[in-house]
Amino acid sequence: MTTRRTGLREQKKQATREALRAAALRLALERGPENVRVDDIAEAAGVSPRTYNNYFSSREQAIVAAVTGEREARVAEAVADRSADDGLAEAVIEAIVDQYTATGGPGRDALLLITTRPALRDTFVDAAAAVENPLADAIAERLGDTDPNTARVLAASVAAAVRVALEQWLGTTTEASTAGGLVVPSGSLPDLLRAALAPLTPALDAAERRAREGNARIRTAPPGR
Amino acid sequence: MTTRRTGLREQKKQATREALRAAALRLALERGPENVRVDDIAEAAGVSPRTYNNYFSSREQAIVAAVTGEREARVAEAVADRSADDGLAEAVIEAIVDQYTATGGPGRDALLLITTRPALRDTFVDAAAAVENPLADAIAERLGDTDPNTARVLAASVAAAVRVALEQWLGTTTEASTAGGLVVPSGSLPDLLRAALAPLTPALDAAERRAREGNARIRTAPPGR
DNA sequence: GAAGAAAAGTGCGTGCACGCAAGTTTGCGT
DNA sequence: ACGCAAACTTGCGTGCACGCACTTTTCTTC
Repeated sequence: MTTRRTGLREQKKQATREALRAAALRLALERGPENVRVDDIAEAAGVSPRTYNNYFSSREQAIVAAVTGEREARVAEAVADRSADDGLAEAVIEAIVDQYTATGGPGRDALLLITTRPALRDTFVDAAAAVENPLADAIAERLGDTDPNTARVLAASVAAAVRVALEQWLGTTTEASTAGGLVVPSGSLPDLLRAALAPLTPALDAAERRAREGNARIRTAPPGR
Repeated sequence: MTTRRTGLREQKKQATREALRAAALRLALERGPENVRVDDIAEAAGVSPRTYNNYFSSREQAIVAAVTGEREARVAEAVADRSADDGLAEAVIEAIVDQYTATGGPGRDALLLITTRPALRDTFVDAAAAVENPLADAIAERLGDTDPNTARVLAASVAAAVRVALEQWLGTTTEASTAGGLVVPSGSLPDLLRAALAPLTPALDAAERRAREGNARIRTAPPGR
């Protein structure tokens, strides 16, 4: 009942997905992303080109996925784990910071490659949006079943904040970098993430408080009046 | 100093952009979006196909843009106008609701068309992201120059909330519609928008309060300690 | 364990996005 | 007024995303 739908099917699927990721990253590092055609990736992974984009809907996705991995799921998991002890805001922030600082292991040079080419930067930033659904589930569970929409909105906001932090980190301010005045050049990613997420703390905490009151009112006693 | 960079140039640009929008919408309504090729739109607007996607990067964008118009800019403007009287959260929410309820005039049937075809629905929802930049500027101005990042994050969160509301409105819950249990089928768009934006109220108000304190501390008197 | 259903992989064709390198229009300086 | 520079447009070529129909593989059921 874990995650497998039928067993061998899912296994093979993940295998080819992983093969495509690996092949895409390897070829991109060898020749540079510009000189990698979809057919090459497919051939290197031993599948048809048509199969390739049954898995990825853009060439960049495959390369970026090799680095981002299953980060989204791990963020949600981390939130669920922390959920008992401290506040929702803190749990979410720390979970995200943890998962984004643990990026290093496999590909330092891969990250360099991604941050260099604009196309890859963009899809790397967009990949952050993938946390929304798992995170929404995690938050919803923590808030109880009261209003799942709040959880969705909060998760979406968190994802948006992460995107902003990544854009700043990569200097993709969309022409604003020279406009106003002094902007901190880069800063460390963890700091940027915390700074971007900080403004959402009131919303997260307020939602948690409302949820607690709502649950308490339901579970323990009817309202005073 | 208004918006024109050089005068005649910009004028012509907006003209062809508008021509493309109109042509795209008209053809889509006549034949259905499936039977409209990019070449047709370009021809109808009297420009080269290549020029067409100097303006729009996907066929759907042109059609959707004919309906969404310049909504983003108007939202930002509305926020700026309201900014004096009431709270930031209220100003933002009302500005958005206003602009999204004022959609009706030109194309009732166009909206029907958009909400029907999945591809158009998606780009319609994505179009909401365009409010982020103008809204960020508007919020930043209202918060004073303290930390423009907060403004960006808040604007991005608002955009995300709007997206969630639109997804719900269109029933694009990504397979979740049948999962949990009873979900409100549609509801009125204004209500959905307010509901989606409500969880962000604490964050908006907190940012405004912080900004006021910060500005007061700077403008009137040095801090007590 | 064999037949049938479901799902993943494949080949093909079509329309499209976009880089590049012209050609053409607009605006500005003198 | 004239010519130069920048902006916009255009044609062309290349890869690519994706729908569709079909084959192959895996799962289920009797």
